Amino acid sequence: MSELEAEYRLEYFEREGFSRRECPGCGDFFWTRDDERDLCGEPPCEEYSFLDNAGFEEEHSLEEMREAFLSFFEEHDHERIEPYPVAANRWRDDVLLTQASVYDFQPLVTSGTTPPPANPLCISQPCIRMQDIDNVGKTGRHTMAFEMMAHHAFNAREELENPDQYAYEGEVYWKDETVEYCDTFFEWMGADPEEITYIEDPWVGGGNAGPAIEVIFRGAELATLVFMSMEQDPEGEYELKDGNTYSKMDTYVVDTGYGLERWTWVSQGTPTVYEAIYPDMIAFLKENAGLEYSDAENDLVHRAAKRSGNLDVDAVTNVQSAREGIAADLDVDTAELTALLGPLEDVYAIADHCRTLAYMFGDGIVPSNVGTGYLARMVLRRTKRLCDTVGVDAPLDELVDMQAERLGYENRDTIRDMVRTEVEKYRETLDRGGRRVRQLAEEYAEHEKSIPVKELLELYDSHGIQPDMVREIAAEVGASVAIPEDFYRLVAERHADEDEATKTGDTRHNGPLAEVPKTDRLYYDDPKGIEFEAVVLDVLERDSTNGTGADGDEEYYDVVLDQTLFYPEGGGQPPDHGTLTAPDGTIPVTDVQVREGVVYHRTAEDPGTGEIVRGRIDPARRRRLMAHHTATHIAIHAARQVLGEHVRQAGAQKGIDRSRIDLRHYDRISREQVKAIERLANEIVRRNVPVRQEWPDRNAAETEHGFDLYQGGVPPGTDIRLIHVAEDVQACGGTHVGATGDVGAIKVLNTTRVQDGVERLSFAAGEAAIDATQGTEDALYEAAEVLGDIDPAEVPEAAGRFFEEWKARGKRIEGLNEQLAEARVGGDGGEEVEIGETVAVLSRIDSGIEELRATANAIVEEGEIAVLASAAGDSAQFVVAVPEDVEVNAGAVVSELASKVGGGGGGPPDFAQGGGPESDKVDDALADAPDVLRQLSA
RNA sequence: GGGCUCGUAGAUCAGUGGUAGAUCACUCCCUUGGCAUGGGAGAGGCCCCGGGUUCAAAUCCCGGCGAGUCCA
Repeated sequence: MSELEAEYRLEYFEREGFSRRECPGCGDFFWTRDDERDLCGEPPCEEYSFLDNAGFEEEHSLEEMREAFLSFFEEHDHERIEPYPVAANRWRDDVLLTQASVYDFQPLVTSGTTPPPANPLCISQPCIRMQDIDNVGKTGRHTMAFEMMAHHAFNAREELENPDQYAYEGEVYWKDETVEYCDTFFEWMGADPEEITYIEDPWVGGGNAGPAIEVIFRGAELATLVFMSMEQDPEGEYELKDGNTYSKMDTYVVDTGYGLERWTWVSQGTPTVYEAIYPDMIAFLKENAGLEYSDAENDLVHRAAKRSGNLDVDAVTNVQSAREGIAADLDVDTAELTALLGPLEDVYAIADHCRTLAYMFGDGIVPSNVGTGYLARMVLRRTKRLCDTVGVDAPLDELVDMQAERLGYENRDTIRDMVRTEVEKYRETLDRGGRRVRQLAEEYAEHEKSIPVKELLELYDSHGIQPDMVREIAAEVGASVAIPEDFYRLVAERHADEDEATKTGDTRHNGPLAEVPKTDRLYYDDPKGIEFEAVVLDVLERDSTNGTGADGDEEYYDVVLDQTLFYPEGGGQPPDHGTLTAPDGTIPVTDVQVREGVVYHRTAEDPGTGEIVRGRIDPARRRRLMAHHTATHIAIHAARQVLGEHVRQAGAQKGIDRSRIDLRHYDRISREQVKAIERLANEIVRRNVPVRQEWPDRNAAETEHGFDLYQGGVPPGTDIRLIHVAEDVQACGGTHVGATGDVGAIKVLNTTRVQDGVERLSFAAGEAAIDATQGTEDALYEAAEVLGDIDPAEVPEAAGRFFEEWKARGKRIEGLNEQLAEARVGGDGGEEVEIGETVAVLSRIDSGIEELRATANAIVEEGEIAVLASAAGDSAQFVVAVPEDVEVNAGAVVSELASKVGGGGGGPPDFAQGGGPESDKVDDALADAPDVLRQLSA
């Protein structure tokens, strides 16, 4: 079966007397020392055999186990490195959460672009796997949060022509040593080597592949040893299980994974993994929820837990049927077993989810409706529901804090604050949802219909209301509801046609590239320089036909120089503009881009390849950009001081007149906070501290400053550029002023919520700050002038007074209208015509519709029909009102009259209005009114 | 990043193109020794903002702002 059979014939296996066998249960090949062994050892071929029968010499807690692993590998020449955040999107954009230790090194290290922090290294990396969420608590072995202990080695082929192209050289160790380390570690822990099996299980994922080995001990998969060494290649010689062909890579990586929780569990032999890893928290939760068990019940729970662990739950999608199976095995009633196990499973899940939340919030994830923030929100809400179901009444922020404390996070106050805010938001959503469902349910109950699936879908999709909640509330008001089995599939269907709108992407500058050396960039060493000389290495002609014309048919040139002071667009900073002066004349540069280290200057003319040109950048534009860029760093720093250390940049755009930064924060930024940020930022400006740049080794920089360096993304390479602005340090490629005083001033213009959990702070720096301030002042002065040339400081008060007065006048006009209307009825305000037994008053009152209506009402009060017309304004208006017991349809009358002025109208039979554009025909229409009335009353 | 839903009195919400409503809260009066309560009257609305369609827009269309929610 294994295409890579030869890859597994290790010297180590040979030397240690292993033999290769085929498992009669699953057909997999495996290696063992035990001559008697037939089966591979992995469920479902075999059952767990460590429960109540711990597999190692000593019991270990989670912390002890982690320390045992790391110190073992340290003693064996590995360097221990600190774990990365669980929010993997902080250094890569293809995934949201860290799901394995190797994620830390993808893609820059595994591809050989960037050196690893140590080689070889060992680590215990916190991971979160959302896909296991439904199994947590139920199977006894799934956790959403876990630590993957690992030892990694990064190798490059030794026979390469150009070994310099990779950030590491030669082979550290490969398959034999890896298996030996693993084997030795087992022995060191006190495991019986005869019980270990190594199953051949080639690994494929994310375009890479390689041989891999699952390490099984007493029925549990305790480690996976992956030998990442191939990449997808249509010409490749290896065809693997995904049907694609692969070939060997120049770099090859030892990627191992040892589940910390599993190892801890096996060392203790408890019925479930949860009891091994969270004994304190589970005890607390049981107590808090008032769960107590008799000895007999405890015994049953114990036996059931063992069965759950033995089940191959991955294949069992229906928990109910799984439980029936267990109940039958234990010879108890399914319902009884459910009642007994349900609360326990919830408690297990709560403990696990709280750890997940502690990781997420501790690593700076902010709840949101997008990205990792959304995942955190989902987990939090689910956890809250579990707490409510099982009757845990301790506040959620306290539960999360228990885990945060255990995990050693320092930002525990912020974490609690975020959890509290989120719980409150959830409560509001539930309140809102509850009201909505109740109303809907009452409506359907009244008509004795059941709530249709369409409503359920809308309630969930648009309002976040779980179908279960609908059923509960519906039951209260006596409405029926049928929840389809495939509810969530139907939800997915609603979203099915969304993917069509895929983005077109930036097509700029992806024409052919110049084959020249990387451009020497002078602006780092000479940030104030505005003039330079350079040689034109190449000129590429661009137009829309070769895919480079973002601006339609425009033709232009991309000029490549040997060196440049022009800053190309990057890191949210727009490009410099300026000129190139060749012997033939001066050419404006309107855009500057960089690709693969080569800077392209866009011009309208060809300066001529080989010419020496004089470049000059627009100093005013550059000065403003530099001020804004430095101001951005200052603003982020100030925002973190005011709002908290969790604040992180979610995007930024620098500009000439204003810049903006998007900040992750769990609440709206108040006016007071804006002021505090502004004050703090300007304080840094006034201190006039130098802005320093340095190019340290990236791993040294990370060790010293942590991941907060990468506010604007992770740059590749061995050395990275750091910018120090006062106490703030960021990895940054942009241009900066020499000292903070050069920024001049920072003015926050406004804040907007760009997503839930992301606040956009717009601000202006330097000259632009003055411009902006003057702009708002102008607006204020103008308003003061309009309000009667008052003191600008009195604008708010005056505006308030005017507004109140305006409202009062509106009311007064309304009242006067009514009086006027009554007065009109008393006077000889119009022509009176008899229509049957009723009198109709016909009158032209050239005024607003409000007045017409009031008058009509007054006439109707007298028991008469009102037909009122107006030609005030640009159009003709009619109002017709009819007393209650008179058989005339006002709507029909208005419709007829309005048609005579080229319009239309209508309304209820007792009161209608209409009109038309031909206002000069109003009198004619009114003259015809008696006939119309007679006709329509007949 | 995308989809969907919602912005109307202090609060909760009705109002599907034709005179802006209900309930609670609020003010006053009556009932009562007082309270719970009951009866009556009243006040309170740039119907989120800006355009468009229309004789007429809270209502339909477009844009913006604000809020909620689901998915990746």
